[in-house]
Amino acid sequence: MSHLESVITKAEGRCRDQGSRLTPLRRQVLRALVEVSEPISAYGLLEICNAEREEAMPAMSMYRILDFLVDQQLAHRLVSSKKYIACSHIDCCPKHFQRVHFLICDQCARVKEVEMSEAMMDSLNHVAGAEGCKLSSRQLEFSGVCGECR
Amino acid sequence: MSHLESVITKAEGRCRDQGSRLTPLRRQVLRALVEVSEPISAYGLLEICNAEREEAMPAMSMYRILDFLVDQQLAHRLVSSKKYIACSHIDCCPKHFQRVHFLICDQCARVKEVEMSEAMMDSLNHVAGAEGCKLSSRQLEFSGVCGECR
DNA sequence: GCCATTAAAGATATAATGTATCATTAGTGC
DNA sequence: GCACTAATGATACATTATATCTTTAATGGC
Repeated sequence: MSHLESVITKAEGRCRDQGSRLTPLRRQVLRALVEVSEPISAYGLLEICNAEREEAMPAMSMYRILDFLVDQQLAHRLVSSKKYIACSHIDCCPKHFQRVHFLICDQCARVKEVEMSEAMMDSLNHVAGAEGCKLSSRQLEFSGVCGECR
Repeated sequence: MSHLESVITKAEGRCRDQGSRLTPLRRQVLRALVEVSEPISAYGLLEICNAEREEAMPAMSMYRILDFLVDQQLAHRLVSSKKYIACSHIDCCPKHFQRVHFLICDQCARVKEVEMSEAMMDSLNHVAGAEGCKLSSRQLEFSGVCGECR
């Protein structure tokens, strides 16, 4: 079973478990997103998907579907670049989804998901707490230069 | 000397030191940004500034000026909300500009600038380093709920 | 002061991203 | 099959941002 197949199957199961459905349209978008494998804009993905379709779907649908995928933790939205990327942990255990953060390469734009240690999150919470703030950020984006680009 | 006056004067000096100029237009924008004191969009600020002017300036100019102010570290661009805010350290020592991060309230949208400890930055660098990545992020945005909103 | 050079601002057009709203279609449970 | 809800289609538009070319203003050398 190819990686792609396995991801889609897992995603399907995960949706079912959450009482939602991975419809054909959503499946197409997720599949395309996984295949692209690098961050892509909503309109970029729309173009790819529409090239495969007889009837073009409107941008609105793409945004709705991306929202859905992000909700289901099948995809991430990178706020710094306004792009989307498939979650790299779809086909493994779901424990990863709690403290996922991103290293985004300034040069090649590729993204690596990293997990923050409990200790690190504690100290971030401490810094915020000192200002009276209760953190809710689930996702931080760090920019830098990746190993390959150096 | 009011806070506003003092900020503008300091900003003027800082620009001169860097070999750039705080022109009347730039000064107007900075002044408005400081007065607003909460995050505001480029177009929002444009509206405020244009209300004070005889000749409206185009959006392009606003974006150029905001870029300039961010460059000079007189303002910050909040990427998560696509808004701009005056730097809260314009009129104090410039050492603050290195490790400034933001706590953004989910509810009232107000922003607090916080400094990350050396130790914290070290461990962030360590996490990134383990992935081969050399961090360059100067600015992280954390969301949460601020003290007043709780 | 005058001129050449560079920096800033104006003007205009348009690209890219994202949302509101209402109509239609497809699935689900009874 | 029917009523109800979820998903999608269609359309319009709002918001954010940039490209490009022109004009104006400041600065330094003489």
